[in-house]
Amino acid sequence: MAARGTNPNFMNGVPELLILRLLQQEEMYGYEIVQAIRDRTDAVIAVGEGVVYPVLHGLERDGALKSRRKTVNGRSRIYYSVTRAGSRRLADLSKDWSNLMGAIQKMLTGGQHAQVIA
Amino acid sequence: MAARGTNPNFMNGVPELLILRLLQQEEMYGYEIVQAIRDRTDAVIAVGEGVVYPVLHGLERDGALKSRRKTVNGRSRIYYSVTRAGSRRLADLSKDWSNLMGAIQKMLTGGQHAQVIA
DNA sequence: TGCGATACATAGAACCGCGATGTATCATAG
DNA sequence: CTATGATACATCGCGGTTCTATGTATCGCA
Repeated sequence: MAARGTNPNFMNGVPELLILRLLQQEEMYGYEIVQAIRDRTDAVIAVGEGVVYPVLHGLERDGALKSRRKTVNGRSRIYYSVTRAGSRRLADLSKDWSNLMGAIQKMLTGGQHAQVIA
Repeated sequence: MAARGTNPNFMNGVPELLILRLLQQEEMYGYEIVQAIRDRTDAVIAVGEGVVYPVLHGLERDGALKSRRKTVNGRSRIYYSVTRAGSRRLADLSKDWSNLMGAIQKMLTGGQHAQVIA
């Protein structure tokens, strides 16, 4: 889906990260994901359907997700869940994010020069 | 430089954030910034000159930075420092980043549903 | 019957970071 | 003394991602 270089291509893939995380916790469908992200972040993050669906399709194409149709209350939904490959992908992305966050945090809170204490 | 919407367009502007932060601490020149970011983040983040210089130019154009030429050891450098407007900009970006980080962290570490404890 | 919410989907535009490339000077190694 | 690498600036085009807008269709409710 993306070619990551030294940096995790800078900070892209946050929607992907959040979506994988949600789906790892429980099976969900696209429209639900859009609202879940909005709700659980108190609207700090709000991704549209135009963001979520393409990511979903891409992840399934890459074998990170698997889907199944299900009709609930006369509404046809496509539920997605994480495959083993998807789980690995989530782990990698989480690690990248963690590193990145740590690095930025160090720069934002660090004093004049971030010198090695040891 | 960018039109921010509901999300800070998503997570872009990290180089801008880091550059403003560095320059708020001390006057620096472009080439130095490239290395400072690489060094102080233990190479977790590595932005090239092709990233730094355009950001520098943009910020100066927006009045967030001011520059002065200075020749050191027979080398001509352009030192940048933060203006009052730049300081405000840094404060805003820092806040945005903080919110975003908090939101993502909540999603990554939160249990099934992130419910309000209070 | 009409509007809003639900549910999927795609396309075009905008944007940003990245690598490549170019110029020029200095120090140092060979 | 010459060549290479580090210093220092600058710009351009590619690629990839997110965003907004738009489209279709169904359901429930007023």
